[in-house]
Amino acid sequence: MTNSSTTTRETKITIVEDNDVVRDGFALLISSVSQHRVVNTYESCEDAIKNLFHDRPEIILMDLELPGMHGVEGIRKIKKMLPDVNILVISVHTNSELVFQALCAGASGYITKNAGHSKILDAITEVKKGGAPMSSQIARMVVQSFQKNTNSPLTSRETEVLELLAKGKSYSAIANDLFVHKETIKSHIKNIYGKLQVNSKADAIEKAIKQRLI
Amino acid sequence: MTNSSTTTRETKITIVEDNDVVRDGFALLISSVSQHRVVNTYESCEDAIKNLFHDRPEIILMDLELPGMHGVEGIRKIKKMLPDVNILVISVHTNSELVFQALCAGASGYITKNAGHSKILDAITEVKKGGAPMSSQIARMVVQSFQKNTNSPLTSRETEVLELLAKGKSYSAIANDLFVHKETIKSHIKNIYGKLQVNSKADAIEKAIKQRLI
DNA sequence: AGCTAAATCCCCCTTTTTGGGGGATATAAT
DNA sequence: ATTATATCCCCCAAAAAGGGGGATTTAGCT
Repeated sequence: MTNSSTTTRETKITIVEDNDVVRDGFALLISSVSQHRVVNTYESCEDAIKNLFHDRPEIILMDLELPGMHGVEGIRKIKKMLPDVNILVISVHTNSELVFQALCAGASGYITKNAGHSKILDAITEVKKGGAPMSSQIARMVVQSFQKNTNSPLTSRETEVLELLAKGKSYSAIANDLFVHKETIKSHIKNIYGKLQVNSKADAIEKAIKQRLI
Repeated sequence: MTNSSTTTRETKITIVEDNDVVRDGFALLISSVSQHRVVNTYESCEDAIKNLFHDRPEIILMDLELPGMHGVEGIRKIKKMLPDVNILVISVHTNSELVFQALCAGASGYITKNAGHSKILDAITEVKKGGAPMSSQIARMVVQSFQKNTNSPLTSRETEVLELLAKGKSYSAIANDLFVHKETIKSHIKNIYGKLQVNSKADAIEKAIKQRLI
């Protein structure tokens, strides 16, 4: 078939999902929209990667728990090969570690599997127009990851100092940045270590990040 | 009026927006939904904060460009006073710096002002059920902030080393973590500095973060 | 087979940084 | 009046960082 240049082109989609029923269900659902075309479906990342340059999908629906290569690793590999592909994770997991790993690996969205059919179609539309569809719970986790602990034991100045320390700066560099004497910074850091009950930079940074103080 | 305990309670909402027309428009729009109640509207953060404990809103719609206190600072102050309030930013700005500042300050969502009325009502519903509604562009920015540069000049080992260095660890601590000799780490770091054209830890970390290598 | 990139380890050296100890002072908030 | 916060000062020893010069091994590619 030949389309004129003004005709809206179909969006090529592949699916990576090991459960046959779920996979076929997704394929059927997506194919019901005329603008979408499911060019292939796979049971594993390995298979999807084999045909990646042949399929050249614009969107990939992907499960994370897969036989063989884990989905997160699959995302990493696929994005390396086709940097512009939009990978939409469809997973049962709302475990924060996994969610962030998937996003860091290059996912463009994350939908929980309990989402209805319409949510999945909405997500495809959303990702096509440059968005990053996420289920409520996921979006909230992502946004919260930006937010600091409101009950920090540290003063604002101490927090400021710790932030600069976490950027790898030396006491003297921090002093320069804050227009105070190096000894002042030393003093702040002593207090920070006391409050966090640590006695080294690395421990302080680790604890501060874990407690979202910085 | 008295509601029985089983009746769905109204959601109390306040609005902080300096433009009279926009503010009244929002108020009218939101009041059209029976489950929502606009308890007050304000032209500035200062005014909103004055009545915060009296209003006790569950959701605040907030503009960022405001006379007096800036919206970001307002978010910070309000969240300190009422940590459980959900602040929904409604702003024309899609400037990444401002978006992240607002989210870091404690916003639960970020909708661009060109969004239609239904999008705003949807966002309120979404935030009520624990989500973090964001306009497409914003969500994409947020998700991209998790993703690293795919064309890093560093090898994976070097990246690994730099990540640990950025956590404030010493050469020997890194060597311990990676089960190699301290001199190996030194060697990697020399190479990293060469590739990034820097000659100190702080510069390397700064450059690596700016280029999203870590 | 030859080349290259990557990762590993070794020595030299000096300067800087860190962490722990002991303080003091001024200001602002409660 | 007391406390918290921020500022600055000294001493000291150990650790770390940075720069210079190497070497070896492995894996991948041509």
